[in-house]
Amino acid sequence: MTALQKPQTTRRAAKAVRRRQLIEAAIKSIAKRGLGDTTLAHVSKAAGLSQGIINLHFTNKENLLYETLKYIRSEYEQNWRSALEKSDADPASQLTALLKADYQSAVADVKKLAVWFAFWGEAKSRPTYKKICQERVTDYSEILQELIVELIDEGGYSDINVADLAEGIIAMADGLWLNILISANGFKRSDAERVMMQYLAQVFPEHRHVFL
Amino acid sequence: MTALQKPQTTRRAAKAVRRRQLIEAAIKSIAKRGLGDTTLAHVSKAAGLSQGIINLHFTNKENLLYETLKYIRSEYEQNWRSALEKSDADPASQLTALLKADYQSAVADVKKLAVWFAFWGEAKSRPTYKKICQERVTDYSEILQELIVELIDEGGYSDINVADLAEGIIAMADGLWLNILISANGFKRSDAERVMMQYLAQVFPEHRHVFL
DNA sequence: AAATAATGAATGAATAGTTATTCAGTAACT
DNA sequence: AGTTACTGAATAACTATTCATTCATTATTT
Repeated sequence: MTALQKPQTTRRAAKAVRRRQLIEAAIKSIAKRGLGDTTLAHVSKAAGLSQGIINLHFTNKENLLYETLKYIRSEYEQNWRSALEKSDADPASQLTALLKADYQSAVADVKKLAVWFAFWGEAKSRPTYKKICQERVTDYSEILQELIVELIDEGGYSDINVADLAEGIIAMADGLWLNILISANGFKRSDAERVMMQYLAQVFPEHRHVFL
Repeated sequence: MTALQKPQTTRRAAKAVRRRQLIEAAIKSIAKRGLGDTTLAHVSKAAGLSQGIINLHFTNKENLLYETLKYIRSEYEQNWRSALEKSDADPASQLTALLKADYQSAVADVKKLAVWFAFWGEAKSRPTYKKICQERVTDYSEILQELIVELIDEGGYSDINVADLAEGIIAMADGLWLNILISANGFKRSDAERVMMQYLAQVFPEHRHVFL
């Protein structure tokens, strides 16, 4: 909307820009040192800024971390929504797009995954974190179930419990993230995608050609 | 200052017993407060012991946490090995036993799950943690693959990539743990088990009756 | 157009609070 | 008496937060 932009000076960057800069520094630090060893000094230094800067923009550390979690959650959602838009409209293609989105570089990058797991590890004791973590999958799950229903209709499949299958798919998707994060034998995003597609092909054999 | 002394049996516990007591207090604290907010004061107090006790038995905090991780890893392995022993010898029953073991109360209890996720969150930045997390699944994965091979043989299944299927199953197993830990709608161990069994029934339809 | 005031962004040294670790001392057991 | 197990106050290091101050930009006045 606004035409006039005056960055460069570093000091006069717009608030939103600075906040994002700090959030990204936080992500880096969490991936590098873990959530427990991430200090405000580390984050502000990584951002090339001064000691007090985080309190200025986020009031306190807790809030920076909270906003960081919200940031990757929002990024995650945007990613799969845009993948759905770009894909063909038939349910099998939509399903493929939705699940492959989880392994695109923007969201399944090791730094981001480290952040997700860090917050999952704290979620039990922090209701605020827990809520965001739950919200990550609400819309995703709903759409996934709709697609499964359409696919069952199209392929005449039987013996499928939609809700359970959706839970299973999402569980596998998350578990594959863990594998990317931790695996000893260089498990990559492309490997995760392949495993997931094989699963879908097994559950929906009539649509095998779309998945593989 | 010197108050009434507690019974001798408390103080003179064998080293191994005291260590386990402290590890269990650590698990409790991690589940309650998260790894980041777990302090030595909290853990020793939860164990009903004094401030310096952890340094006495584990040298330092880092080591206590490391031993805690090794403890739940070992417990995890014992649990599935003993489940295999108790089960029938045919591959489908063995597979069922192996996977259901992941949702038995001893290992899939929310406190233990919180600990796993806490360490997974730190694994990227701590090679020592990472190694233990990897080791959790090495033997498990090997046996799982053997069972899959036997089952394919028995049921005459085709189009199954053994290694990929094993990765997928393990991923789903871990992802269901996350669901137990975090889910908004009270997802329980029994739900996880059901979802997993439905998956197996879909992949190995000839053995459906064993899984469901 | 120049001078001056006001504003908002950022700094970084100082503070207050927390926490891991040490160790001199105490108690129990052999 | 000698040894082992434990205690808990003291210490030293670390870290989140504050705030007086600096500095560039924008607004207002001359």
